[in-house]
Amino acid sequence: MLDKSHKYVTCSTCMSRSSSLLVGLCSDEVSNLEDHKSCNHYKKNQSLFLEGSFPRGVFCINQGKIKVFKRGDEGKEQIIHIAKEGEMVGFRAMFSGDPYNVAAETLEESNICFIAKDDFLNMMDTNITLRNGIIKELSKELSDRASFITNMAQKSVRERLAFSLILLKTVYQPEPINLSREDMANFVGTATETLIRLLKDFKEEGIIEVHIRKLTILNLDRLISIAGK
Amino acid sequence: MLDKSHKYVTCSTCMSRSSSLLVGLCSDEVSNLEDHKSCNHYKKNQSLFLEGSFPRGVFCINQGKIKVFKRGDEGKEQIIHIAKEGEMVGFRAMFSGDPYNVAAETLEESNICFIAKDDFLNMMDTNITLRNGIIKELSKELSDRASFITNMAQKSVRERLAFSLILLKTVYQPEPINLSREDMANFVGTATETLIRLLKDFKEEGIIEVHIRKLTILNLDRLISIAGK
DNA sequence: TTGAAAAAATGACAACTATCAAGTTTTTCT
DNA sequence: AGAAAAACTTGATAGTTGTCATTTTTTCAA
Repeated sequence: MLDKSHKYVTCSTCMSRSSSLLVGLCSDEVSNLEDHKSCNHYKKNQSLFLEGSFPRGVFCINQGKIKVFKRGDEGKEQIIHIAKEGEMVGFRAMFSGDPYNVAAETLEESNICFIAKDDFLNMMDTNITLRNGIIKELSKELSDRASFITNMAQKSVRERLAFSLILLKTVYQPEPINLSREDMANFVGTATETLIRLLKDFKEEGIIEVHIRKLTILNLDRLISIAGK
Repeated sequence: MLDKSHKYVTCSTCMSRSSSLLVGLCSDEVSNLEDHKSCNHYKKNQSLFLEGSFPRGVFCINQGKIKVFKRGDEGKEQIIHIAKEGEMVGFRAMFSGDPYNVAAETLEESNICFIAKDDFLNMMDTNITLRNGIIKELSKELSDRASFITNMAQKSVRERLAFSLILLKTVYQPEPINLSREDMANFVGTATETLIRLLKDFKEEGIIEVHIRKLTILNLDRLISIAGK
């Protein structure tokens, strides 16, 4: 399933880098990066960093999916974002000097490289493209989160589920969505039982199809109309 | 009430700048800024920018309060942030190249300066302190919004109201909180009627005091314990 | 100052959603 | 492979919260 499990990924040949913020590096920078970064294999449900700890660098996802989440008062997770191949995780808190406000954990077996804080900040100082890319990325996420907040406040769980499934489709494609019911509930922002009931409704309405735990969207248009704008 | 109504504010003497991201400018930069920026007086409920429009620059609040909000499907506003003196508004979308995802409107009479996009970006290119300040600010807000999302998903309206009142206190102090019930509901993320009922509860519990529309917090500790962590 | 409009407040009610409890299926580990 | 644990599913129920209708208070401008 994950054929690169034990391979050490080099930045120059990394397919994920070509769709990442690090696409604009020159060959000198790439080779410098290769000298300094490390590369690790993670099993499912392994932690990248914890809420409250201090950032020591940036995680580059070469392969796999990561949930970024925050725990509420009673310990329940709220998933803020699900990151996939090509995305970088954990750089936000590095700039603010504060400890992480969120935690990150693998959702499946993953290959993830690590770039130390100083190396990354140096790169950002010298590479304008990278710097602008980061600023742009931060702004985009800010915008996404404004929408997230509004959806949370104003949409019903059914609408949010439709919305979430559309998002999850883009994260998992071309594979079916493969997420535990609990994680899915924590992404939608509802109780696991409620999520399961609503999935059942969608099944009965012919909108989705589920095999064991893998979920396929059959009628995307319908989902879009349920989700609202 | 607002004695500077018609005065043109100069950056060199602007009290709000001293607590803003622009505090680190050298005197050359300040005088350059003064040559290029404009300064306007806004009445209550005037729009700074609309969702969907393209950013042309940055708004610097010299005096007054601004709500930053997004409209949901049915047109109901969700207030994402309330900005006050010293804060800058509208720079996020400038970096992403996208249209505004949120709108901004004055909550009271305000003095607000405007710095054109190019002037601001030039300043950011040359001034490292400013640039780092912006990146830090973006990261901080990202972190705030992760908490906001989690609160929305997991806290009851009563808890969110307590949480919101604590925030609003810091925005309005030393004045009492002065916000319409509808705006307050749109900040908490609830129906206006529900908000009014919960305010009544807080009044009866001796936690707050209301005169006409102005709200004073009598028992902050209690609010903190209701809001949860 | 006064009347109209907007905002705030109250009541009644329905419904969405969380919680608790119990059963079933799937996964994991030896 | 088989047992134990974890994940998933279903049912029953209660409470929070939104909606609609109506009244009261406040604001604003003629």
